[in-house]
Amino acid sequence: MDTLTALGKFREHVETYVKLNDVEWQALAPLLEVNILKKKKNFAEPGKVCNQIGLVVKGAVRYFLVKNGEEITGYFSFENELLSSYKSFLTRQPGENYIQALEDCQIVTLSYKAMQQIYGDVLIGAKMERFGRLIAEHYLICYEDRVSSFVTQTPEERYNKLMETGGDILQRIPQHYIANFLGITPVSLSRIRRRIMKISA
Amino acid sequence: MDTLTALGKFREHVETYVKLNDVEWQALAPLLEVNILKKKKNFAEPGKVCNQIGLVVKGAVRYFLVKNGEEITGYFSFENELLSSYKSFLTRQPGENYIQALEDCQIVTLSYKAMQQIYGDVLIGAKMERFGRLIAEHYLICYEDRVSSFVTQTPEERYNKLMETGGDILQRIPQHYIANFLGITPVSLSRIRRRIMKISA
DNA sequence: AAAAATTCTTATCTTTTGTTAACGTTTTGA
DNA sequence: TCAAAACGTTAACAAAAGATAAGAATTTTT
Repeated sequence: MDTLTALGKFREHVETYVKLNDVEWQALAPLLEVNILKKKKNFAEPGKVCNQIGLVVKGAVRYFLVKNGEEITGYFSFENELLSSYKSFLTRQPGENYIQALEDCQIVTLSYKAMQQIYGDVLIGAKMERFGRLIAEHYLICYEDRVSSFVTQTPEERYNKLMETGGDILQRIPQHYIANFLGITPVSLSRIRRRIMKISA
Repeated sequence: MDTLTALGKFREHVETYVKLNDVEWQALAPLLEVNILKKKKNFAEPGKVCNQIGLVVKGAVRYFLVKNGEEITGYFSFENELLSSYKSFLTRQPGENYIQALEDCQIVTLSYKAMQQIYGDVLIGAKMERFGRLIAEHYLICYEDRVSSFVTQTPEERYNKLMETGGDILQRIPQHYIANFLGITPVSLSRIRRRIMKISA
């Protein structure tokens, strides 16, 4: 995908939250970068401050951390979704997890420095401040739902829900990552799948 | 606590995120209300849109929903913490959970209407927009950590963590609510506690 | 093309959790 | 104050999940 199209995707994404006129977009666009992240390469690493927020324009990434020598996957981002070690990005403290490309990715990034600069911009600051609020609110709701699913649902119910609403996650992502995402082991997910197969058969 | 002191608590809370001068505070204060919420009374209910965000000035509340005829507790708010069915508040859709006073509470509230009005205010709008962003970011980080705890920790590890960092939660909140909060049954939590007792004895 | 690594399933065994019920204690409310 | 409700622990059993290992199928790498 060429740079201009990629930037356009970023504009589209911003505009799902706040409308921009062309002048405002001209103020924002120069601060963006379009990057390639090859499969297995890291966008963020534990111990390092995450200095970018990004929009996945093409590809998919996986969030994970290493515990007892094992990788535990907590999240994914796909096309037209933001990615960032957001806590690290916001707090300016070293992050705890990797963000790694599952496929070759194209990512439009905005640096923390540019983000702060733009919050203070007379022309577009207020709108970006609102954008910042709305994306935080958006992801807050996502996390709220996810916490609720852990408290109120069994692993099997969570998996069923993911089949209904997860889009192409189940096709694109290796199953043992999905298991982590659901808070269970890969072996356990395999058993759940078998239980479901038997019931529906 | 008298009204003025309660309002002062609200100002203090806002000022942990953005500083306000007296003029700005005079624009904000008239939009606030100080309410009493008696024990067992609901601040929010499923099926109703949550029209207020509130600051707990005194007391504590519990978030729960009813599933299969049973109450499942997902969260709490204590003194100097915000409370709201935030998803419902933001999306203007009916909420799914109760927010109920665990003790007699004093709560400073700000309505959705007032919040939108203040976002558009020339004098203080930009600052409140930033406040809205920062609290969303703050709670986003809280939820992110909580999701992470479900994915990477066992119930026993979550309980140990809560003992270390949970402040007076364990003293103030009935244990079966804590169990829900940790994503397990009350019986299971009782067993975990016994295991820990034996080990440390 | 062959070797290595990854992925998923299945089996076995152990541990943990869920479920239900009983019991004593404490708290609540009429 | 007295009965009812709520709370925490324990027990017994069933269900589910974790740990480990083996094996087949697929994908990746060399």
